[in-house]
Amino acid sequence: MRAAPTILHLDMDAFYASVEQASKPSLRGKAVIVGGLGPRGVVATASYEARRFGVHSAMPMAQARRLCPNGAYLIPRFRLYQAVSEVVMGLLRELSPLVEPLSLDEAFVDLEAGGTAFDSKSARETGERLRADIRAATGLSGSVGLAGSKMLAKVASEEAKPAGLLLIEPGTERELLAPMSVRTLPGVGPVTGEHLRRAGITTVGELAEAGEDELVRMVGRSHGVGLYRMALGLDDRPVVAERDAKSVSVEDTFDVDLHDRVRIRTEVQRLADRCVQRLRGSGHSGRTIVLKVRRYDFSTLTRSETLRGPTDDPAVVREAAARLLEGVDTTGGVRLLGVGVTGLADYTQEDLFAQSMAAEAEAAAGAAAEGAAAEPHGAPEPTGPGVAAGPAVPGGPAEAAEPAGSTGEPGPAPERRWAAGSDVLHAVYGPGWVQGSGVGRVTVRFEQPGSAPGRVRTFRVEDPELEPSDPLPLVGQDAADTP
DNA sequence: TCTGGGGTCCTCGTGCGA
DNA sequence: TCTGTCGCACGAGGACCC
Repeated sequence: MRAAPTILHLDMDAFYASVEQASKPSLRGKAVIVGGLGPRGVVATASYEARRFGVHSAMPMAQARRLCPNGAYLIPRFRLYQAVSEVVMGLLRELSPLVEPLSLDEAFVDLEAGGTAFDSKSARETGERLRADIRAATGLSGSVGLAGSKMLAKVASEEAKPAGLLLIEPGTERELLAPMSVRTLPGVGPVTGEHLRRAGITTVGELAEAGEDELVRMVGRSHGVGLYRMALGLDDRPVVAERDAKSVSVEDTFDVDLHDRVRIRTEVQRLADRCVQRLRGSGHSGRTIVLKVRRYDFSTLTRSETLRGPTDDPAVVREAAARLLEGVDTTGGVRLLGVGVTGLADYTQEDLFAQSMAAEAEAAAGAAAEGAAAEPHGAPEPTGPGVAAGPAVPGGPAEAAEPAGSTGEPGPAPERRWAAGSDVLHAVYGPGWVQGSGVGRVTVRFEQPGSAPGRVRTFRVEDPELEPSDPLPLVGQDAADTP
């Protein structure tokens, strides 16, 4: 095992909620809950102020509102979080070439590989400097864990939260872990935790005492061996800088269950198109098409089909998804539909060749669709009210989707929608954000990251002086170089 | 007014060819 | 020729993570 504690785990504190507080001065020190605002939304992140009311991630939004009725409820703005995340990841890459991002707000860094730390003292100094740099660059706080392995570094950052740093000295691992709950260990969720509890195992120390054979018997070979090693503090997984994606998928939960088979088919087609867009965006093609259906009773089933070769052809994915749907009983209603592609390959000339061969084989069909292989990434076909359409709701697919029961009604111009939390610019009052909207009115708070808490004003939703806008940088230093 | 979305990994059953 | 077995690919489901 590695001697020096030079694996660093960074975990940004309540990331989405903290970004919102940084960008909206009036929310600082207040309960902020970010998540889906629809009837079936769940909490993505709650600020520490909201956590005091018992609100936590993955909780149904309705329950959160009951617990914390005066909190600020906002939709996630992933583009902003992504931008902030890139700044943070950039700071990590200055420490080492071996940076393994786990999500927008979490990453491992191998400090030794970067030559930035070689013992406890230098590791701690590097960690403290990183926390200061992150605060200077973003205004946000992160927690740092330092240890000789990934597992221990992650445990350390969890213990250090919020806004702290913990270094686990080599040799103290087992002693530190022993009294902790088994749920502390990565890979032990509610099911395994309950399984172990029924066997009288609730702490990591008891896990180690149980022995490998017993754990293998209880939770299976792979999991049992891994669990036992972790209980002993052993973990030799390296920090891996680049991991290839293995699948791409999209899914939608509907505000009300769908019963109409025609509508269900239409939604599956739309999801297939969105999935292919993402697939192409990532530079991949894939071989196995997966349909996911969550029924009215929350039971979930998947159906998959493996093609002869990889594809990124929307028509092929649409057809496969439609075939899979035919084998699924949807009576009773469905609450979620999803389409995914796995068995990914890099999008190469070979694939293009395979596709054109397939197209030739199907020439009997007659259609001279020669554009299929070379279709531009733009939007050659109507993809519905999708990603880029609604400027006011970046990253809020559930809100933006508005599935629109029937297809393409002409009707009057649609009323402008203002999602809570989204950025706006008023011709007179300047930048602000939507605090709420309804009955033809939208309420805007005029403030920005560097300003004092701002005033609130209400406008008609169609007020021509009010425009959706891009988020402002959290730290005002480079207002000049934003596009 | 229960339970999102996008992933990874593992296990188990089955069918098939060597 | 029959049977057992091994490895592999595939399909489905489930646990877990952020």
